[in-house]
Amino acid sequence: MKPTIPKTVAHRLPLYLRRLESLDADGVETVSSHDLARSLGLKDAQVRKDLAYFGTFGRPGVGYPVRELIPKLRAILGTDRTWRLALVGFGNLGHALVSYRGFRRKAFKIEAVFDADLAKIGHRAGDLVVQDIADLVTQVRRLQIPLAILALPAEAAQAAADELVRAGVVGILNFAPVTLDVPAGVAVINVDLTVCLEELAFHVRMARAPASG
Amino acid sequence: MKPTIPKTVAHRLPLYLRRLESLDADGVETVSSHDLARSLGLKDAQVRKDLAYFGTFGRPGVGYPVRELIPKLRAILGTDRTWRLALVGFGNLGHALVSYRGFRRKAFKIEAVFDADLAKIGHRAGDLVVQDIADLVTQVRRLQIPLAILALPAEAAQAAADELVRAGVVGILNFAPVTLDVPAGVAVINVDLTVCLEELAFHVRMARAPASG
DNA sequence: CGATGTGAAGTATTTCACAGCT
DNA sequence: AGCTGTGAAATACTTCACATCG
Repeated sequence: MKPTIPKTVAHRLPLYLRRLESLDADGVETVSSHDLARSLGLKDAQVRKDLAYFGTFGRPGVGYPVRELIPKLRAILGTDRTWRLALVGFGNLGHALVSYRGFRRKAFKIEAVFDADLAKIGHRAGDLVVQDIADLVTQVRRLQIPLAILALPAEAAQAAADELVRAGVVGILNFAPVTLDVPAGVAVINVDLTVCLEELAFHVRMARAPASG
Repeated sequence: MKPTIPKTVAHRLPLYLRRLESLDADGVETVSSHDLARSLGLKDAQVRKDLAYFGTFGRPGVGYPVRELIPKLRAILGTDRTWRLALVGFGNLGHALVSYRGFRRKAFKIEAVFDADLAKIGHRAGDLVVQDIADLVTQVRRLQIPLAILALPAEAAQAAADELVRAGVVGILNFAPVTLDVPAGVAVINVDLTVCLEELAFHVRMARAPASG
């Protein structure tokens, strides 16, 4: 009944949600797979197929009901509840993340901040206080925090990831420029800014010299 | 002779480079596709095939020469020269990006910073000064800046992207939570922190309830 | 021998195209 | 008439497996 869901849909579902929320804010009541696809640079059949993995949401001849589909997508993504986060690393990026207003609809909330730098421990981070990374395991376990954002230098990242796993974290958003080694059952999403820029440079270079090496 | 390069290798090449640089720093002289793959969670044949799109770099029975492969990968990615960047948006994230030390080997260098907020214009951003976004087109065109980082709120992002394109920018790293509409020939890499967290939540949810909806 | 480079085989994902609902 | 949901076809990507080289 459920064919296995392609890994790529996990990335597109949030884009559908983002676009639907924008359409809803503009008062749009219904959207066709064709229009939704075009606004995201996709093909209509892909949108229909992606959504169809999870249920029947559209009406032939009409399209998808924007307002109704939003909570359904949230439920699919698991963002119909609040996910508490631990932030590990309070450098420039960590600082920006604490103040980031974009964690949509409060589905994500940073509940603890850690750093190894003694100069930072005890300082305010939004309405939190930066804690010693040595207390990470106890604190994260005590608060039962399920997700973490890792914003540490490369050298410190794997050790911190190990501790997060020991503390019971099941998902890590990793900004450190290393590939983390974690046990099966722990999800990792990697965001390396340099990797992104290198990828961009590569695409630009390809666009200008498609054939040569 | 050149079969078309899968889109996915554009993402893996920077990971190979990152790992090779780390191995080089540790004094490792040679690495096999098997070891390189395992450290990145890939299969050995994939590493070999990816690299083989661009040349013959390995030696049978030995592996890949770490020190020699690094500059070759840089040339492939186009990071054997410095890419100048414009940063558009000097909020929390923009601030972090200016101070980010991870733009490897200085292949990426922010050369101009823009914001629409009058309160920010004229302030120091690293060793630069925040300029009025109204001057974006003239300044970016004058300095011939090829790449941009867009770190603006969703509402302002498309308009800024249009101006960047008008100014001659050919690649955009987009942190704004919208899908940009740009002409063919302009590359875009998207990084939406909320999308990343939603993707993470989805994976965690799947891992715990693989079959149900 | 151990490890590469690579056709061929195997999967996964996307796109087509159309029956059927509104 | 317009648009969904979906098998079937097409394409893209990954993995296998092996001849070949150092």
